[in-house]
Amino acid sequence: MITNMEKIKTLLKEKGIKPTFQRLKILEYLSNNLNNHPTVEMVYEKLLNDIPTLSLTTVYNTLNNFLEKRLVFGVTITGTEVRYDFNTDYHHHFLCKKCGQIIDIDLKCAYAEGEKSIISGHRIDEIHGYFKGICKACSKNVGKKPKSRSSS
Amino acid sequence: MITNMEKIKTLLKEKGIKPTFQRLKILEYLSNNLNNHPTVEMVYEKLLNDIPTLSLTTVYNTLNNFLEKRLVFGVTITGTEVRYDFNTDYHHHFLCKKCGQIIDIDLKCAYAEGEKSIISGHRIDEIHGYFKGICKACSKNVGKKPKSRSSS
DNA sequence: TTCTACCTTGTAATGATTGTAATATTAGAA
DNA sequence: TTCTAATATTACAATCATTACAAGGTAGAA
Ligand SMILES: [Mn+2]
Ligand SMILES: [Mn+2]
Ligand SMILES: [Zn+2]
Ligand SMILES: [Zn+2]
Repeated sequence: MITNMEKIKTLLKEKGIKPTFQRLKILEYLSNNLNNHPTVEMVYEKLLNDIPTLSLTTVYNTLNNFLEKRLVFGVTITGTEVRYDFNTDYHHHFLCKKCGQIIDIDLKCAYAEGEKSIISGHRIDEIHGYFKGICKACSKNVGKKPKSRSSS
Repeated sequence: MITNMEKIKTLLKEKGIKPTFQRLKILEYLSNNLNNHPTVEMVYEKLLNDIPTLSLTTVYNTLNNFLEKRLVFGVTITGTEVRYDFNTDYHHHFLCKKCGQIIDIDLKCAYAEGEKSIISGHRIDEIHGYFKGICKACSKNVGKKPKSRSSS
């Protein structure tokens, strides 16, 4: 992914953010993990391999910087920590209460698609649609215990 | 609100929760603060007047109990703490980034109204619609700063 | 090179929430 | 009523994500 790195660098410059090594690697990681919706800790742990001197504070500072510049989107569906999303197009999220997976959801709805920028007189800057329940895969496995004498 | 207290007691019994004094007062407080969306701390501080021995742990335990029994709804729009909502009908929330107020939002949309219990094969148990921006009142006051012409 | 602005880092502090163990209250049996 | 087991409340410690702070590092302008 060498060409990709150039795109990442351009993205940072466009937002007026100095493309330091740490910032490049963090944004690259997010761009390669679109459906993980990683936590700060996940970003930190993974990048420690490439950057052994990396500080957790830097990851926090950098991600907050990205959030302010709207380079990434913060997903707070779990309620306990921020998950980061490189995909800033309007889309929503589903959290499986069983396996913890966060899945992208695309809805056909004027509000969901962010077409309304004013609601009841309030100026809307961000829309978060959070759905919680049991995912498709976990639903199928109801009652299926590890061993099991499965299917016909 | 003496008659109201009987309704509160009935609500608890219906959910199989023993109507202890603490629980009654906590649920009563929430029912009287439908548009505050109070924090644990707010509930605790306010009730300390009536119950000087009240423990913060009890407030946490009780509210978690109410959440499990779906007697109240947890709103995590701020990302830093849970706000409690006695109103469990499907409705959504707006957070003003300037004044911090949380305002109820009613949308006309199949998803927003919770009519779809399955989306993309996932079973939906909870829907949270969070809108963030600048509220009507704060929008009007743009530029109307007391004295100074401060920066950001 | 030297200066200056900005980055990165390590560590301490904060704040919301949970865990734990002791004490108190309650409902039901005797 | 009295006793007893189950449940509730309390005080306090621990956890975890996040922020604050202070010190050292880096790159480019002059
Ligand atoms: Mn996403
Ligand atoms: Mn509400
Ligand atoms: Zn699942
Ligand atoms: Zn406002």
